Amino acid sequence: MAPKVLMVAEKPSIALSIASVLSGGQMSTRKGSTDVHEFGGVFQGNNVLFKVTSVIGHVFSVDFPAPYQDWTTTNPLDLFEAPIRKTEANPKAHICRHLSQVARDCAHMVLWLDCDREGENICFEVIECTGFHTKDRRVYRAKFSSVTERDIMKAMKSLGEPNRNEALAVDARQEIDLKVGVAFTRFQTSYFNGKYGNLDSRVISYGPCQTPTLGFCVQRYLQISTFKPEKYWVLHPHIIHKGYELKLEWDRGRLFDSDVCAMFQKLVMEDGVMKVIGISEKEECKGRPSGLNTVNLLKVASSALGLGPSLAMQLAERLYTQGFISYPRTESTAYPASFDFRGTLGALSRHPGLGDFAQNLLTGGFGKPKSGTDAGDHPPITPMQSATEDILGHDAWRLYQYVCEHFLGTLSPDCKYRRIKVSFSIGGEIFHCTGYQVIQKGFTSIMPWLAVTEKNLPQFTEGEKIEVLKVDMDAGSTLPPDYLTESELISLMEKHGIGTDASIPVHINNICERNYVQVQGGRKLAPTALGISLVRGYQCIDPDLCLPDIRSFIEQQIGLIAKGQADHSLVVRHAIEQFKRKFSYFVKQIAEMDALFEAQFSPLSETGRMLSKCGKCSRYMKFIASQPSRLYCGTCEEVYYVPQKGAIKLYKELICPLDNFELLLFSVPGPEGKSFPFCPYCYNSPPFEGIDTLFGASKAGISGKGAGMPCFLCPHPTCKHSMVAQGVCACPECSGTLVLDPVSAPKWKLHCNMCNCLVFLPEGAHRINTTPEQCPDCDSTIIEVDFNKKTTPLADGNTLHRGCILCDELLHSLIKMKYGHSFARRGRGRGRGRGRGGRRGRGRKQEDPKMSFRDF
DNA sequence: GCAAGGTC
Repeated sequence: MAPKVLMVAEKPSIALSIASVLSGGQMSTRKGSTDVHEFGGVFQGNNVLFKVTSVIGHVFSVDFPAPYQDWTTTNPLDLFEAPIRKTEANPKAHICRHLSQVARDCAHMVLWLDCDREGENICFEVIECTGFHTKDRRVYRAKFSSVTERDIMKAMKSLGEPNRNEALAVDARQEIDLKVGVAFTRFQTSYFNGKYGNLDSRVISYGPCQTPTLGFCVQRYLQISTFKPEKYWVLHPHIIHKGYELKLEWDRGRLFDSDVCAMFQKLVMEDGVMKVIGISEKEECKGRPSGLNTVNLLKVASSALGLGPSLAMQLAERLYTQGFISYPRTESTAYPASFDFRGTLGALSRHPGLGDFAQNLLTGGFGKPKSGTDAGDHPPITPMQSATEDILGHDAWRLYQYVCEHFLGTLSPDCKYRRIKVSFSIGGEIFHCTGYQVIQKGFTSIMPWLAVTEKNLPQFTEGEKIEVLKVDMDAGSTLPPDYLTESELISLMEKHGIGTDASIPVHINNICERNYVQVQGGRKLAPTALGISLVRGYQCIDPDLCLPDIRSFIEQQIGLIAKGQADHSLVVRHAIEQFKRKFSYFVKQIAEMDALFEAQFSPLSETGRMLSKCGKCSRYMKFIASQPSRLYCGTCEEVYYVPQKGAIKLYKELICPLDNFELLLFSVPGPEGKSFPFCPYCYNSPPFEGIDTLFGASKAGISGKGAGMPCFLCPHPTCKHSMVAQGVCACPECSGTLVLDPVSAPKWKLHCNMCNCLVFLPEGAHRINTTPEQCPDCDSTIIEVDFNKKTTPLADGNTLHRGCILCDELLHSLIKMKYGHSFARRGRGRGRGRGRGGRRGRGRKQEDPKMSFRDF
């Protein structure tokens, strides 16, 4: 049998392109975590079977081991020395398993990851997963600058080896970013959220990219707030010449002394006659754009289309996967030599609005685009096919339109215009006026917002004398700059190397979501009191922390590793040591930042309203509604987080039997909302070991301390609010349990404690409750329904009915299911509780055919 | 509940 060669690309689309080129389209494709394309071919003179597959970006990401995940027991300072481990970046995709399976029978491997540092790092992740460590199975690295037939073939002929130093540089960056970011974030969050009640952000985060990003916004804010306006005066003579009334500009510009300006005005008025002293005419050129890269797309999206970077990227991503535009994440503005301009123009000639323009370029000929820069990643962003607004939807359409217009602009001529400047002398002062005549619109006819505005001037001749109509002395005042626009921020980030094309939108999103800045009209970024206090605090304690240099420092350090000039572990140790020192100093000086917070925010003790009793001291605790909502016990000085994004109220003054805290009720409004009781103490410190790993509490719609334990996850055997008591039957969709929502009357429902499966019970019942009994057939909890007298379905006007919702025909006929669809498909082998140390709820016997939910 | 970087 022919030996097999495995090829791995960074994303499925590249794997497909490579396989298509190398197989000439003759390949078979099978599904897996990612597709695997197979075909025969020749590799190093031998007949082989090629298998081409891909990862989906990084396979692994770094994190701290479990003991360091606990905020309360880990000192952030210890994180700098903590070990780190790699976990699968996307566990559900099972990429590692996929790679190991595909690689099993392969003799060689060729790595087609993107040709940048991250790609080099992913190479070694792939080697790790495939077990291609041994010398007898060789690993090759393909170096390609575009996914074109020519480049792919060229790369195949000059295979090299993956560069370990470049990969190690990325490992170093990951470790430094993780340790620095997490240590500062945990410290700040615990310190400030444990002290103030109205900070309005769940996390007071720090990061070497997000914080300098915020720094830019606050810097501009500080310029504005310290700005002192100055009065100025300026002279504007008016003349009428050959029927044109013209307002002339003063060569002196603005004067900051009104007396001096008035003196000049007097001089000019006394003279009264302008003499034309010079006429210059110059042909000028406004250059057509070069190819569109991500950063420029994001800037235009924000400044001209009003679409934020995050949304713009989502739209672009969708346009890309639907085949309307090319890959939207690229730094390059230069088209590859092989770019098929005619093909793209041909596709665009069917475009409803731009088709004629494209057609004209095709038939009338088009120029060579500007050279631009080739970052060696992907070609510039271009349209791939024609579309209509109906297909794309409004915002995606506007973004797509811009991509089309920009593309057509790059193939159009430059804009040429004539600039005419006429200078005048009067009373010893020089004034001028400027006219513009467009000679050739060029690309501005397809990008009209960049057009040169024409301004006609009458004919002047040198030496000509013209009477002055009037001389205005206009007063004005210097203006502060405006808030930083998103577009300006993107430019600054790019200039200082903060983030990448893919991560810039994420960082901007972060500082908005954490409530450090707010986006105003015109997509201007106004820092909040929180954002300002943070940056001013850093500026007091250690200005480096919010300057872009912090990123450059890391980049420079890991650059040494990439170039093989320094040892990975020495560099990491050195950088971590430096940051650890900065961290210790920051902690020591936190009072300086705190002074700024004290002036802006209210302490916990003054915030919130009394809500429920603490189980430790029996005093009332305060509920702080602002994000992150939490309870504060003033006596114990303890903070208890509660589920977020819903209403919190006292639950019938019931008490948790485990710790004596009063139970609270969390509810999300709406017909599909759910409500559930929880104990503040259990929610923050689940008393049963492993509860946070067993159940995806976050998936159950509880954010905040995602690992919390509401009563519906509690295995308490006798408490009537626990899952054991309120659980009705196994979830048909997942391994969770359907629990009764105790306050859902009159639209009674069950909801799953793990997924979003909902089951609506008979409507309009007075009362529905669980009973301690179980169904003899299926082990589900028997429920008791007290129907409404008027609408009861029972004979003789009876209202009380007990039964199993699965086996009792009446009850079963009255229930409806939502968000459950795949029960017929799924095996039922994972009834909750089995093999997990005891029963955690009610369920049905596996072999019973009635257990199927397919009748729902 | 944390970073930044890939990609979906």
